[in-house]
Amino acid sequence: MTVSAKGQQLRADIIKQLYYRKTLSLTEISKRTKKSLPLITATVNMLIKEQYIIEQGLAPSTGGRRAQTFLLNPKKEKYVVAVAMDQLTTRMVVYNLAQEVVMPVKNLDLDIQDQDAVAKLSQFINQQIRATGITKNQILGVGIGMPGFVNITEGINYSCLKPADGTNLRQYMALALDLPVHIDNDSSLIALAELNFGVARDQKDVLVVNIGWGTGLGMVVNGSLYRGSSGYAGEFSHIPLSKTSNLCSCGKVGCLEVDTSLLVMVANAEKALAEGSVSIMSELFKDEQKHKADHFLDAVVKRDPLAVAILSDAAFQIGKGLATLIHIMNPESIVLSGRGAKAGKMLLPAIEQAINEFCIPRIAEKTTIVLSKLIDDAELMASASLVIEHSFFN
Amino acid sequence: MTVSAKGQQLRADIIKQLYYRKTLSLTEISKRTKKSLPLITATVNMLIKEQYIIEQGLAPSTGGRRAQTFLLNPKKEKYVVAVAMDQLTTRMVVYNLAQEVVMPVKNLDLDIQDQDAVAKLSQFINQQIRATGITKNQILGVGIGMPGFVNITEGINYSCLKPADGTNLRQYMALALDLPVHIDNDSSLIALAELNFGVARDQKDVLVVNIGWGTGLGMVVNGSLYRGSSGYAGEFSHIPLSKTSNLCSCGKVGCLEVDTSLLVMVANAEKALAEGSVSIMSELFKDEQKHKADHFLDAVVKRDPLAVAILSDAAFQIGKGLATLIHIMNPESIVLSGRGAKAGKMLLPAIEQAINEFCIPRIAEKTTIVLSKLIDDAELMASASLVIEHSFFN
DNA sequence: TAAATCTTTATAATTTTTTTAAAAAGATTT
DNA sequence: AAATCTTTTTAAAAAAATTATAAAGATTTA
Repeated sequence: MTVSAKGQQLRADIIKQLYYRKTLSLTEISKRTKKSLPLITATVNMLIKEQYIIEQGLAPSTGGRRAQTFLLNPKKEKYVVAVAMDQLTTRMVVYNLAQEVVMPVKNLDLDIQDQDAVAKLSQFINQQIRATGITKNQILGVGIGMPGFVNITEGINYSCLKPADGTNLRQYMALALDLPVHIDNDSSLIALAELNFGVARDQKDVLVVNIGWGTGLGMVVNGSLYRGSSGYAGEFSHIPLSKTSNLCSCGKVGCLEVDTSLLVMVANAEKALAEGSVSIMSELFKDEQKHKADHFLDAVVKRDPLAVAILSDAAFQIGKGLATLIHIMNPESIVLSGRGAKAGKMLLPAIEQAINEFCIPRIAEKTTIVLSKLIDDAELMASASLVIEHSFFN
Repeated sequence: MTVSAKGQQLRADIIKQLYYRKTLSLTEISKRTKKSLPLITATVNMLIKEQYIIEQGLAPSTGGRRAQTFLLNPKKEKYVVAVAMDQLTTRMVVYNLAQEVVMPVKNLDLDIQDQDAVAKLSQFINQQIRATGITKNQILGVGIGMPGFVNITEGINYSCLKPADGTNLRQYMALALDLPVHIDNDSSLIALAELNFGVARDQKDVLVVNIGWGTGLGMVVNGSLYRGSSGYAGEFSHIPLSKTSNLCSCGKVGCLEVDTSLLVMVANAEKALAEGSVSIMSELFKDEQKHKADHFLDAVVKRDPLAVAILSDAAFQIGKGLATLIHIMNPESIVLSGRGAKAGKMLLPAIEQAINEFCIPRIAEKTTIVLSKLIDDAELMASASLVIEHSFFN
């Protein structure tokens, strides 16, 4: 069944469109891929024969003949491994083509700075895959999201996760897992998730803020993720904005990060508690099963006054940074996502106040601030789509 | 000679490519327009018959058969009117298709805030066109660059140049001139000029700083100008960065503009002179034929210590702003352009110092700061290309 | 210096794809 | 319930892109 390179491309494009939109009619696929209907019809029929695609039934009436709709076959035994790493915890999921969870989230406590982190990671992934009973040739690939300066084409993370043997990270993992591996920066992935599956869907110019250990940023420009000339665009957390003279982990002073990182918020909370402030956090922090940052976020959700006050201070600083971004990028919307977005509506007032204070009204009024609905799922969903984007399906 | 809409599009695309690149072979046109060689060959032959294109001779050898090259016919009697406005002066040029100056630069002293500015402008343009003897049907259109918030699709400038009758600016001008009119923001045009004709040519991610009465910014992202979701992207001069508490014209405090505008530099110079500083500017300022800003720049070029010191202070602040932009955008290069770029190399040390101080080295080292070679021509060239971009050539 | 080889451009033939037209299916209106 | 209107689906025609071939010119080699 030899198909031309161009035909291969179209097959993959159709599968990608269905992966992102779930169900589509032939006309919709034609519009999205910018290919003619006869060509789409023929290619979809071929994919149905191969069981990649199944018929879903008729679309709701729009006045005329109802369209047949199609979706990816959840029973096609092709799977995607999605991994999302942060500084201390790594999560892993296996999805099918219909984006259904085939193996629920598994956690691994893994310090990303650990010398053996790469070895432990590959071991963990292999072990979990084996436990599912899925064979390697049924797996399209492994997508891994991680903090740090990631070169996605070379497959290198310049900040951490360097294999002991000096090879590049992706090659090492691909060899260890015997699977195609794709890596990307966590904030970039979260932005992709919001763009393809979240509240930023179908928008053209969006900024996605990843509130977490640091404050990451993914920029959607003209409908696609902007990475900059050498892949380092969106280094939001190290712009010079802080009034404090605290030293940042990057070696400079005045970085936004020193006021807005979740770790700083936790540190501020502990300091206040030590100075005698009353808060439910003093109880919560005793449970060492969960990270203090999560306890802090829980306290915020429960409207604990101290936690809310500390969060508001950080949010105001984030808002000040966003004011600069709004002037530069003039986005349609800004999405608050990442672990810190669990604080939800508690974040908004301080951010909006800062934007009103530091933005030219004419510009600010064009941008809406919205909360992510994906939160924890964002990075995993995007890790999976990373694999779909790079697969050929043949 | 009825040609399909698609054929029309291709004809225009070929002319645009030749307008930007001057001379191209059929193969090069084919690659740039992403159309097949047979189609390009046929269309170019048609354009030669219509005298839009002429043969230029053979390209230099690259090892095999030498390619025939083509260029736009300078004798084809089609012309473009280019207008560049700033706060106080308006300049106008007429070009032919080969971008040769057919009518040299004419100046008009025009306060952009003047109630009758629009009427005076249209009168001036009409008068100059009449003086050339070129008929209106030989003119493809008029491109006008101007400061302010410009909505290019609606043809409105929200900041100034509002027609007295309440109609929109472009419609008013088009009616008054009986010609197609296209308007754009001055900083956006300067960025387009650097991208298409200047030092940013063929680069994908570039920031172009327009140093002038204000500090404008045009952003080239993925090889094309980025305007943001509502056209306001690049509002560089009003990001909150200044340590002074001077009130900005926008009504806020702390804007970058209050430290970096040419007007502020002149004011600083005058203040220093009044306080007894010695400088050649005290002599230069007596000549009221030229604006003080130009005298100031002349003094800088002549290495006048006071002028250089004042410029360096402003340049450092610009550099601090650029440090933020580099973190966010990770551009391949930053082009210093606009009237203030006449100060040339005098600007660089302070800007580079600020970038080194406020940027993460890994990111900063990927960006080079370059000086514009177009300076005064930039805006006029881009105003003309605005017309070319919107013409159909039939 | 001339023949042979190698590159690259230019033209022709084939295949692919798109566009246009026609038919079929289904909803809405009279 | 028939007629009209929409929209999808299939078929035929037109356009464009590939591929193959030929021509032109430069470079190498004898």
